[in-house]
Amino acid sequence: MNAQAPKGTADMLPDVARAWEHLQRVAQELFTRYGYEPVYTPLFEHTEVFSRGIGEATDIVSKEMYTFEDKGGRSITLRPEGTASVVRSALEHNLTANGAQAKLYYAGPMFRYERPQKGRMRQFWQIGIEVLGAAEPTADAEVIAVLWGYFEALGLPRESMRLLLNSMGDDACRPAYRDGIAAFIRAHSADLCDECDRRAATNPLRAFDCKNPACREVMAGAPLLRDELCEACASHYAAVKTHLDALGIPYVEDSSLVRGLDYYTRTVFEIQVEAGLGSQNAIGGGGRYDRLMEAYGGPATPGLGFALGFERTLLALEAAGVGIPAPPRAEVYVARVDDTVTAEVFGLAQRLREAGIAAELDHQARSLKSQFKQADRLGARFVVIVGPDELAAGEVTLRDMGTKEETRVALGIAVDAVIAALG
RNA sequence: GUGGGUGUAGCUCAGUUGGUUAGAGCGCCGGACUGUGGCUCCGGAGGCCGCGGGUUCAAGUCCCGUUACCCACCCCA
Repeated sequence: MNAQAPKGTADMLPDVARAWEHLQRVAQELFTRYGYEPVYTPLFEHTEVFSRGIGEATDIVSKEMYTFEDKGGRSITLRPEGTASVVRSALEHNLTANGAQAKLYYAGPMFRYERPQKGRMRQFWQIGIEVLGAAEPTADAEVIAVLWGYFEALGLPRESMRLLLNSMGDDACRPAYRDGIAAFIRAHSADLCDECDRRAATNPLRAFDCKNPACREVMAGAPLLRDELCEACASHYAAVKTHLDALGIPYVEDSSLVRGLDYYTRTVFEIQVEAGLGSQNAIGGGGRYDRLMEAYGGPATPGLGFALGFERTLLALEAAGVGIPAPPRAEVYVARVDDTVTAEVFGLAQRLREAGIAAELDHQARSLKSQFKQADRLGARFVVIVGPDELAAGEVTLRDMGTKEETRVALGIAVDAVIAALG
């Protein structure tokens, strides 16, 4: 058989898995401090959850989903992102009934059928938070502060991060602007690439994203939504910026920041890093989605959140020279001089473990010398040597691997001696 | 979906104009006064040279195909 993991997936071996757990631990600690609670939603949903939530015309829905029919004839899709599921779940369980607010966070794998490249996998992990029921601009600033604070908490220098901010307007001002851009594109179609030309009909705002230099030049002359926001959106956007300023979080307004998911309204943001990511330089992003709950047939409920990618965050940390803490695999190694003392060695290791100490021993009948090498490799600060000589006196030898100092202690109090030695 | 690059020991890579038993470093295992680590020295194990065809007296080296990975476009976290 083929022992390779499927294209776009990767095994997370201990070093990476440890980093994964670290990312989740830091998230848990920080998000909890901001009042967010954990939520786990299914890894797959009815396809409709994504097609209606994210938008039929988006790339994600139109060509990147893992969709299949289950044995009951239902159309099922592996989740390509987290927000749609969380909002669906909040609606199902009435988490925002009677004006209640829900603050949730999640972490787990997402699935998109794309060509893999640096920082882009078919199964990739995201951590995200969602606030449902909060319309005030302080919520926008809080969500952005959590994202920013998370990367800082991991040790990413703030100079290496760039926060992009924009407003996409709402139902009151976006449609008119959208039509205006479509008209603008049609008027300049001769100077734009075919793709952008087509965008006039499908998703005109995406033309701002085009990397084609000619298109960029043309679009630079297009009217900005920022200048055509309705009064409510304009004041909301201004308030968000004021709150960010107060928090001392630096941001860059970028009118070309247009999220590719249909559900976004008003505030959108993204954090990019320059080093380590290749062309996939966004490590986290999100925005407000005030109409999403309604799209599912629920009551009008404002909402917003962000998602960040594990793989990319790790690449960014690596590029910034930030290490992932790796605790020693063993604090104490119990060495066996010969096989007459096996029972005592195994018993002592077990008692150390029960006392809360990371203890390791040999299971391969290795020589004493190689047991020491192993102890060294595992980072053990002490080695307890158990041999016939010691046992004859009812004792064991405790060796400090740093100072090479050896002391004899009674077998009966060996655990206490180790605890005392470890301090 | 489109384009470019690369596939040789566990890892990172060498392999000369095709020529005999395919190499190095790191890692791993063992040894250097028969119960002791990190340094040094010595030794050892480990390779369908991605896979399948072809050219040739001879292919890791050339040609074709295929597959996997990487990178970019695109899109997004």
